Amino acid sequence: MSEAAKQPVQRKSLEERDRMSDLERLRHSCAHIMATAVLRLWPEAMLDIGPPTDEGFYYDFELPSHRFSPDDFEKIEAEMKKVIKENHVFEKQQKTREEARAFFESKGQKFKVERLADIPEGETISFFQSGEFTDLCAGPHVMRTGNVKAFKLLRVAAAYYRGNEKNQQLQRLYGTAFANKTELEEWLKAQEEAKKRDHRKIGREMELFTFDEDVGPGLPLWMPNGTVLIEELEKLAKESEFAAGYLRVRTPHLAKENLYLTSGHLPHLYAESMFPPIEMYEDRDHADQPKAKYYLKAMNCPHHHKIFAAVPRSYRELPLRLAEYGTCYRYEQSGELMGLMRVRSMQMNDAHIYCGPEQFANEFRAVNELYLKYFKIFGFDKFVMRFSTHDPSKLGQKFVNEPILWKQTEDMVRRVLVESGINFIEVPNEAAFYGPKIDVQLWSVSGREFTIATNQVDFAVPRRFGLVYKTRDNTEATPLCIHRAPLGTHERFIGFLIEHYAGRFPLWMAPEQVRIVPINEDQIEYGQTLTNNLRSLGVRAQLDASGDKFGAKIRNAELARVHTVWVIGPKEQTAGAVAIRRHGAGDLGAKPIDIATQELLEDIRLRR
RNA sequence: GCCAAUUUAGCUCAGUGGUAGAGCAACGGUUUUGUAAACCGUCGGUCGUCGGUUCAAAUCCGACAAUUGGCUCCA
Repeated sequence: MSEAAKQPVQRKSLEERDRMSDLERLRHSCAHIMATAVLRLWPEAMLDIGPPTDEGFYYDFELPSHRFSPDDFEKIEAEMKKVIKENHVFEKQQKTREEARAFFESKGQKFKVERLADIPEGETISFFQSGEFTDLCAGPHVMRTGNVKAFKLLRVAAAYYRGNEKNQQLQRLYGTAFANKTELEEWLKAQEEAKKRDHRKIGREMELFTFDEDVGPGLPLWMPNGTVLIEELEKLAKESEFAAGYLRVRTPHLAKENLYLTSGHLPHLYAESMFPPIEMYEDRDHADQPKAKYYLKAMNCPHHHKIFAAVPRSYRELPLRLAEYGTCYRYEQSGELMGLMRVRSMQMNDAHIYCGPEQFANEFRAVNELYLKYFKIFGFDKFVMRFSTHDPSKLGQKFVNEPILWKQTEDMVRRVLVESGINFIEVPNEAAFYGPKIDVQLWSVSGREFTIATNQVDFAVPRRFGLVYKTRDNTEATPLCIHRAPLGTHERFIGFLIEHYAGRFPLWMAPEQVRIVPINEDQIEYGQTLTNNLRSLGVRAQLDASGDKFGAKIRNAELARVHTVWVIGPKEQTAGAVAIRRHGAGDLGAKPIDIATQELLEDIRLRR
């Protein structure tokens, strides 16, 4: 689902409405048609709103007497077709506020009455009527219901009134509409194609990861092939971070309650997102003592802060960059779990950079460059950087009360972003409690938006932990902290990589880099020698010594998405060569073994 | 957590009241093959779990679990 559909719907200005595309117009009109049909079938339905989305449209209903299910689609669609065939004109009307209220009150449409109040004083209150259906609506619409040529209902979902969990749930019907049947069918086909790239499907096919009911929901088990991906990513991260002056640390998976009381995550802020504590007597012989509470860590920062605090720090040590691929556990709500994209145990490409204010801009710039370096390696081009800032009116509530630091750091971050020419959008009021942040947003093949990486400034928690360093003039100062995770978590990042590459990983990451396929039995021994040589050079090579027919071996290698196949027959053996075949690219001809090997090693070294 | 749907062999799926089936995979044998499927045979399921209705349940009902699509939330 698109971001537009996920966000609580903002009222569009009249100018924005004028710019509404033909497709949005069509879809919005189709939403009216759907509401018309629903009211014919269930006259007692209460209507909320029905806007267009990136994918189609929806309409929210309150209908306690009936639960919508996909079985209703046929009936509703049939009724919609009737409305379309009746070819009603979408007729714009204006009412005064009082007339509008009276109109909806007479029909008992309570949500519409409430929505009326959202329209600013002075703005025209417009209605659209098509047939017997009249809706509060600023438009625009297509001319007639008959203009809707191709539509389909997609799914039924619950949605909280005004997007607020505390409000009642309404029933939402999603649908889509296109200019013609061909475009609708193409879109449906594209949806089917996208499903083939779904990381859950490819993960099963390639034996990358699995979930098991006995282990628990959201707790992935990494199989050997998936573990290769993890270890290659970690190699990349460790090399890059080492070169950038990071120091590696390691911290336990749990900690006592007090750590999170200090950080402020407990007792309230983050308690719901953490697994409930393990409670135990520190001394089994003294059960009269209070029990100690241990929490699985949901983030690594507090542990890293304690490492900072472990020895007296000097300005000479700053910036101090502590890095760890830390494993965290978050008790995500069961309905939010989704394959590898949303899990309960995750390994984070985490690091905390402690620095002085004069070092901040450089550190922040270097972190950004690291992001861009990674995204270039993976060929990510459709990401959006979201710069979340604070709302000064909420200082001391939603945001830590440090007006000067907020302004300073936000200005610095903005300057770095502008100077480095990064495309970013600024989102007010979305910052973390302790500072501004940058999230990198990507879309999964199913169209869902996720944060793939994050980069946050923290000027509150170091103070809570009493972190200080000695400055040049022998005073004590609290460091700023940059919290960064450019490769996000293994789980989500690899989920994206699987979909991004559709399982066809570049050589350096490929779980099986080379498969050696002998044409007949006589080459098996030779193939074994080649395999052993490659493995001694660190190449993930396998020999296909099966009794399959040659064509079947090729097919199996293709289906397994093996990156490179070396075919060896009598000709190659005699010539000291291999015939190279690349996944998806077919037969690339023969090369001498030395050259073929060198090329492999070079591509791996350069992460191609 | 909430709403809806789904759950049958390792995978993809048939089977809507009369005690389970296909293709692929796996395993055994025969075959030794030049760039996407050789042939024969064998194994494999208390139909998600527990309970209920019934002479009889994969099939009907209920609870629970997991998964999926949304909502809320988030790396």
